[in-house]
Amino acid sequence: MLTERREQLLRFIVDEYVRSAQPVASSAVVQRYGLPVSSATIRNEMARLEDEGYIVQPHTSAGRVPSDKGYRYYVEALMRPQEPPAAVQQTIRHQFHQAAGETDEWAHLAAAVLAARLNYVSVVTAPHAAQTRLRSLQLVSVHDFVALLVLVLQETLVLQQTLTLDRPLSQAELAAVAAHLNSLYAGRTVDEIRAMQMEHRSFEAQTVHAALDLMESEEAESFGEAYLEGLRDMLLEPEFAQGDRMLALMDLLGSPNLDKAIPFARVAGDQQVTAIIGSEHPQDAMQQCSVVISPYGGPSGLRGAIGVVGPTRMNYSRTVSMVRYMSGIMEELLDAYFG
Amino acid sequence: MLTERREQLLRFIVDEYVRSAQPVASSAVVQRYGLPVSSATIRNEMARLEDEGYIVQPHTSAGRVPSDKGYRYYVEALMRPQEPPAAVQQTIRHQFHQAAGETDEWAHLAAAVLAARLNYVSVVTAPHAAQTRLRSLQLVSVHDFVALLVLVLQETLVLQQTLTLDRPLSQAELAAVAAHLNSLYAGRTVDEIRAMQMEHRSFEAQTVHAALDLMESEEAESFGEAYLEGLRDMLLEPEFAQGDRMLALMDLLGSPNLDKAIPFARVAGDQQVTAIIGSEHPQDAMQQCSVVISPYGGPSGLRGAIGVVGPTRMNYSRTVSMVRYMSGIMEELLDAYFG
DNA sequence: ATTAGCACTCTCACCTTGCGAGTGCTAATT
DNA sequence: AATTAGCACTCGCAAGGTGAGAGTGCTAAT
Repeated sequence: MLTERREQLLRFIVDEYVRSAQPVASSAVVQRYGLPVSSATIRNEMARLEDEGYIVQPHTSAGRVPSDKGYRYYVEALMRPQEPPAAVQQTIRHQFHQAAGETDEWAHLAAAVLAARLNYVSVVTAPHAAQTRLRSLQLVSVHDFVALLVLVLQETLVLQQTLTLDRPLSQAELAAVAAHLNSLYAGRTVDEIRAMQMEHRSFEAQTVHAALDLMESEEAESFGEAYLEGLRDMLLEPEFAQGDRMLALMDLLGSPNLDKAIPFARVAGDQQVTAIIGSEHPQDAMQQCSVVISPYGGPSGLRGAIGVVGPTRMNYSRTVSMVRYMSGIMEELLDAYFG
Repeated sequence: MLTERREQLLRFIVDEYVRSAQPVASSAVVQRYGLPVSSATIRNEMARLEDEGYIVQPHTSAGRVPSDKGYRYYVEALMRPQEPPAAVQQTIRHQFHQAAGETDEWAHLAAAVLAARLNYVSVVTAPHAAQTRLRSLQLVSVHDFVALLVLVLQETLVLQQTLTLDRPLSQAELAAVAAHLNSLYAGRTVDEIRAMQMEHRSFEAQTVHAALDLMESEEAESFGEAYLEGLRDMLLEPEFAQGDRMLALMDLLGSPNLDKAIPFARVAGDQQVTAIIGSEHPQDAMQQCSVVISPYGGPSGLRGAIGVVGPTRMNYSRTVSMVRYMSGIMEELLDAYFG
């Protein structure tokens, strides 16, 4: 455990370094925070903090910088995240008031708001259900040998796929097939539909097969569409000035690798906001970054995640409180529309 | 006009600079291309080319680099783009064979293929019609006071929007409304529907209004969904090593500004592949870049554009031929599915 | 336990210098 | 008139040197 004074000191160092991006000197602490001790005392205390691994010196004659362990201690014990000010909450709620109904829009908007408020990269995955339920399907004739299958799922999700036909079918015939299949399967899950083991003729069979495939591949996704915002602003932070750092990060944030950068799975269980700091991250490219992430969930099994990626030198307090707040907003919206 | 020999020399300089990204020295030209003249002769010719503005010297004791005027001359008069080799065509066609029917998928795939082959940024806009035609609409109950409106347009395009209801409506009631509206409006354009001036009751009116809004905002777009690929690889080119260059470019390629970077409009008319070289571009951030762009079009007014953004030091011949080829592929696909 | 004082270390910006690359010009050659 | 050998010249760049400034750790005094 740290003494009271060392805790204070660590807090100062973190706050100051987050603010200035410069190593923090002993004299700077004394001056800026008007302490009733001399810089030599601070130096002694800093030496102790360094022994215990909470701060490091980039080189002999530089100030101190928090280590990942220091940030971790700060996050666990020192910071006091507080709700965003009422005015900010007001503004944000107002922004969400516009975009009614489209879950993907919510996620997009949440990502945009987070990025704009924090100037870090934000990622928000749209609500996604582990199990989907068919609400209705529709078949639309595109031309003689091509039809469009539109699937509406319980979760306001619309999937589509074109079907190539063996023989020409009129819109009326297609509608009849759709009506028949709807009467059988509307409101059911993939498993339930499979369990019914209905026999179908050629085109009906094709349709059912395609529909089940679409639903299954939707369920197979471990999270919904991910919206990423704020890449540009974060690349202005000094730690990403070198080109290769940026590239490594961009690779990782590209959609195919996104869950490596932001382990949605790791936080699926509990409802807490979690921070992953620098070297705690398995990925090499993320050693200079921290991730603050929170799951959110609503009725009917809809779940998603809200994450922020920034430099380890991020404002954890502000970030955690914003992520927590946005996660609350998403849950409210889901409740209001599906509850 | 340039003499035969100066043309040759310009060609060499462009080719060599594209290859090496280093200013081309007189001796390098002689050596690499085994000319029967001395470097002094080349120097004299280079001086003339420089007088006329086709090449420039980055500094006194450096080799020569093509100017934008030089690239322009190269593109107009010197390069001979040829079709991609049969093996490549084979591979590409095979890739497209998988993704049947989804026009957005085609565009996405085309962008990916271009980026992978050229290592520049590619942008492909999905086919988009200036005038849309309703194929059918469907109303699906989400719960008592919320319904989902799904619009299928002629162009295999599916739009959706949630509607908030004044009073609860059952799925059966919604279906009846949808059937009625389909019988009236299926196959018609926005203008035709407006011209009919039908009177509707409250919820029908709401639905028609929402549908027309959706169709109109779709038509108001000047191009379809844009797929952008290959940003990462292009940022490896030496001209983008400085961080701020990258940022300026990323800003411009972000969706809200995309048509500033790539003037889709400018090439809407003719069917040619067009190059916009460095300073020919109005945008400051694009002065170091060239754009190769081609429109493509299909039946029923579907149009889109294929573009590549690279450094002015790009391989114009290879780029033009690939863009031309991909544009052909897109037209073929459109013909096959909508022709 | 705190602190004044001081020597020490390290970085950074700046300058100098020498080298290599490549040119332009001149005078000789074909 | 076109070509070319030869050479002086310019410029960028990397390597090495230097001084100032920042900030520390240590020691000895309080």
